[in-house]
Amino acid sequence: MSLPATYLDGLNPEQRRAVEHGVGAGPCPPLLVIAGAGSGKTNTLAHRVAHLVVNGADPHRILLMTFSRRAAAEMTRRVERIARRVMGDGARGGYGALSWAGTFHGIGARLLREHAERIGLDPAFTIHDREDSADLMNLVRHDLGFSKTESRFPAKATCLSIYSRCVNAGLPLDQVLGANYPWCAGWAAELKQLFAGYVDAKQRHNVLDYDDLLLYWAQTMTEPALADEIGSRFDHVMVDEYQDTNALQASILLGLKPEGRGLTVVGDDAQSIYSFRAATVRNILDFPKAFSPPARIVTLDRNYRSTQAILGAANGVIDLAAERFTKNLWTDRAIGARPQLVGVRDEADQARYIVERVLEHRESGTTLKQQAVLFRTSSHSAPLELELTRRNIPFVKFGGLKFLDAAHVKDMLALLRFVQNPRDRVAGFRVMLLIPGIGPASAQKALDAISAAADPLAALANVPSPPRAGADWRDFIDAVRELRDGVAGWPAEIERARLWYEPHLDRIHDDVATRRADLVQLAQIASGYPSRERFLTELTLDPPDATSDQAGVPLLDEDYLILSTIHSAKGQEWKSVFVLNVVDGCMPSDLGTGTSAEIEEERRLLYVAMTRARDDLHLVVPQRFFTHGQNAMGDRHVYAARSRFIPDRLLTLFERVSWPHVAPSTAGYPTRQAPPIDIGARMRGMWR
DNA sequence: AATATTGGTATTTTT
DNA sequence: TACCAATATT
Repeated sequence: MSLPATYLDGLNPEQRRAVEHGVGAGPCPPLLVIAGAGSGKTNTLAHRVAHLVVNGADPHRILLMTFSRRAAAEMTRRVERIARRVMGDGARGGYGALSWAGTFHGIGARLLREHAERIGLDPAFTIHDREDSADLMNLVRHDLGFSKTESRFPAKATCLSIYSRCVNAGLPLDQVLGANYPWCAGWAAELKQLFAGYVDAKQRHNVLDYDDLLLYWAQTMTEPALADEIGSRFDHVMVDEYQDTNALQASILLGLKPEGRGLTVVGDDAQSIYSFRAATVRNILDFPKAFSPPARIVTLDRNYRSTQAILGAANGVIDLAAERFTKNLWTDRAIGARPQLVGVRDEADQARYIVERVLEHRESGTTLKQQAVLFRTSSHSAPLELELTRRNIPFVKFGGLKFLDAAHVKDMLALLRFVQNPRDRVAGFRVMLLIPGIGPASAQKALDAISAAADPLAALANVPSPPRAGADWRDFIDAVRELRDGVAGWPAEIERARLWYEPHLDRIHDDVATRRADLVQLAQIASGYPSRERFLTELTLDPPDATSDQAGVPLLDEDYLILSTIHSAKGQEWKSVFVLNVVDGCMPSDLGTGTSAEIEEERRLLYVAMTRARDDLHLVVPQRFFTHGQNAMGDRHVYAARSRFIPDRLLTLFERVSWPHVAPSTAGYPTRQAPPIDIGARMRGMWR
């Protein structure tokens, strides 16, 4: 049936080309959509999905992979809305029911659990988050005796990063060490041994880490029978933010659709900011020629979001990039005010400036929710958070510390995970250490005793109580048994877990009140999931990502200011945007400024931040910048210069102000005077 | 064997 | 500064 597609009327010609590509004309050839910031990418992709469904595609056979769970939910919502509008409410129930929308990791977990037996995996596997993985890595490192080497062995987190990069980039250890971890190159042999032990331990414990979700999936796709089976479940496979996928993810995609039939990927190489996770723009650049005939390319370069002045400044910044693949965006929105480049004295003034402006905006009708403050590193918002709290301005922060990182939350989850998968040694170990009188040695012994048993939890009942644990040990056994038998059912059993845990919580911590409140919140979150397994899986893959001030997460209808890392701000937009610390050393960060590739990524990061703004953009440049005290003897602050990404020749694109307004004699930028520690010179030296 | 203390060190971004 | 790991103490 060919409907008069009036619902496509709102799209521009390029968007429409992307939406209609290959629809209703037999096998659908591969499509690459290069979609610049604010070019209506999400809208276009949602229309494409809806258009496919309206024209007879089965929504249960569409696989949609996005970068975050939030993006997947948003996409699903939009598709449903369009489809409902076109097809009416009652017609053929179930359309718009995109049952396969999620992140690569989430979809991977689901497919692996479904096909577990076929690939020799116990379907009760639990998933380790990054910290759990690091703990396990540490355990193995200890077992191998690497913790007491002459010169110090790389830290557990470093080992994990190296391992992760090898896996995600699909590169051999030596190459990764040479390129990304040269200071660890001397440990190649030990690391190889460590990684072998780590993989072995994961398999014994029946756990998968984040990388395994992709790795096992990719491996599964190399098995022709399974690849065919899984690939043919889907008529269409769509991937959003393709510039931020890595080699492993690309190989999964090719495994699913070797000919490219029904494949659509969307992305923008100018917004690639995840290479630290082994993402590579090669994926998006090489996509067309991975197929024959090559994939069709549609470019969306009309920006609907920002004023001309803002877009012009953002274009100016990205124009200086060493390598460009896409052309500049254009808009026919009003010119608007130039973005402000605001000089302030220090971070405290920076916070005060933002609070003042934010309140001003609210007075003139811009709600807090329409404003956002973005920063490179989570900790950079600390002074601002302080000021906001002092002035009673509610805010929600995205990125950085997570709810799940709190020790007491992890304790509860460890208990539940141990019950779910008693072979998960990291979880078991953590829980047992909570019991007074039980230390590493007793916990090891107990875990050893049950690991070999066919039914480990039953075996636990027969483990003799460690000498000093006494009644506390019996309480633990009872709790575990009741949880395993599931007498209470889900989510009621989380109350049983709390019953066991809270006495320990009280004993261990002083600030019990807030922690108890977190546990209540955890129970609330738990009630949203149908089972313990789903709860645990989805919570590790999609942790609640917002933390707010002590008042707890504000209600949804309340107004609050958005604080976010630039990474977490991807894909979003606000009427007003403030960017903190647009200073060399922060942007680019002076940590990862080794290679020019890393610097280029920092430049794109600033570009992403700037292109989030619709009408109003402030880049704040504090002249005195506090360091985290790595030089304990030296000054606590350094004089910083404006980010190198905004050199003098771009200044005409901005309006320069200093705040608070000062007398001309002291105004201006004291960047030319000899600073105590000349970070700027160090940076300039690295550049070129 | 468990816990308290001290000393040293690394320090982003996230599924 | 915070967190981690080795060391001293109960």
